[in-house]
Amino acid sequence: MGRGKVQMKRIEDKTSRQVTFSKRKGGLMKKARELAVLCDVEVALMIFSDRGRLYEFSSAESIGKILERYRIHVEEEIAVRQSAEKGKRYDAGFPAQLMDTGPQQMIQRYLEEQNIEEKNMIELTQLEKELDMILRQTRFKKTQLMMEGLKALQEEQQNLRREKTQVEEEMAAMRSDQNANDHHQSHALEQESNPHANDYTPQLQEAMLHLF
Amino acid sequence: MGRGKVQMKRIEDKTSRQVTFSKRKGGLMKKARELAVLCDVEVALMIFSDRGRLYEFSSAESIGKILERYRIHVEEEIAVRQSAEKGKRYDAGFPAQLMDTGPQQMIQRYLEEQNIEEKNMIELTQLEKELDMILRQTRFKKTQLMMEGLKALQEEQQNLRREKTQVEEEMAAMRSDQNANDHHQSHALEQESNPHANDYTPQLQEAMLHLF
DNA sequence: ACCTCTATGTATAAACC
DNA sequence: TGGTTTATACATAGAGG
Repeated sequence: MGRGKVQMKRIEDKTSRQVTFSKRKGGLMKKARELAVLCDVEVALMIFSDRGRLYEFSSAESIGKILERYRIHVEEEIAVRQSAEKGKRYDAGFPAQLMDTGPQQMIQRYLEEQNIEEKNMIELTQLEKELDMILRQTRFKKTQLMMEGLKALQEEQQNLRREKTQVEEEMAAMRSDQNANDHHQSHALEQESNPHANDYTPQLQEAMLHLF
Repeated sequence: MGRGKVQMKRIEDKTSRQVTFSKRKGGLMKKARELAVLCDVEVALMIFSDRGRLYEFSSAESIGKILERYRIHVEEEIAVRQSAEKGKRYDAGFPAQLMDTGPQQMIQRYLEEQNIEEKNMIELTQLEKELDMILRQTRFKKTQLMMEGLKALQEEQQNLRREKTQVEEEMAAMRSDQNANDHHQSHALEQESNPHANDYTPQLQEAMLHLF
């Protein structure tokens, strides 16, 4: 476009590169907006100029929302791919993985026959149900896993507390045994590191249960 | 461009909207690529079709890098704004978008007007979108919450370990001080309650990161 | 639904200010 | 550096297969 045909390579002249950048940036933004409006889709565009300045366009109120959506999208894909390719390790030393094979197979099949467009209403409804089921299962497993992790952590913490108390008692006994003898540095350590720590996790757990 | 001038509003005819989408998506991608190459800048473009499919272009090897860069950029801006304003509390590192009042209000409204039966297709689709958005946000928040909880637990646990070690050392010192004097019940307690405990939580965290 | 064709609207390179 | 002009390349709407 313009007087001359353009080579698809970096413009070496700094000035005209800058000029072109400015012009084309505007054009791109405009077209992005048009696509979003005309076709009623979400579009996000971000451009970092070589001097680090950011230019962005987003059809949603905040580009953050689209990024969030993107993040989730990608994460879901990664999750699917990971569980699809032979439950990659992340089980090592883990509470019973509850990983039955059913869902993966379904997802696999689903991903393979990607021609969703060609399904009819009934088939789509069926597919929707299946996917919904898988999603529920996945979410449930995730929650379960996290809960187990939290519980394990809590138990270990209780053990630690118990042991600590024991040691302290032992020490106290020792001290009173020799109390007339000499007096060491008896600076306390009596204070709990966090007095509400015991309450924290149950609260968290409960809150999370109510979240879903 | 084309036979007729185009109105800047949603194309109502579904077929031509779809066709336009396909054409313009290609054009936009091409122009994004051109901008990136010609002007030697980083460009990221993502498009969500109304059926949830994602189309993306990125000049960097991974769009993730650009997202990372974007995140940092935004965080810096927020930091700047925070120190500029009266530290409005964006909840440290949390995307501000999740903090809007929207979801609860929407759910409230939704629950109040329960006569779903009387909604038409368009309204229902809109509702579906909104609910989907809320669901995503909720899931994200839940994960975040759990991660924070785990982190807190881990930190506390480290504190406990540290304190325990301290007490034990103190005790050892005491013991050697009076060693000729008398011998108490010096049964060990030396064994770690769980030798792999230190490794456990990082593993858990990592696993969970991969889960989503 | 997808390709081709083509008339026409747009974007923009280069030139000038 | 930034706006205006102009010639030209490009993108694409609409039609037809």
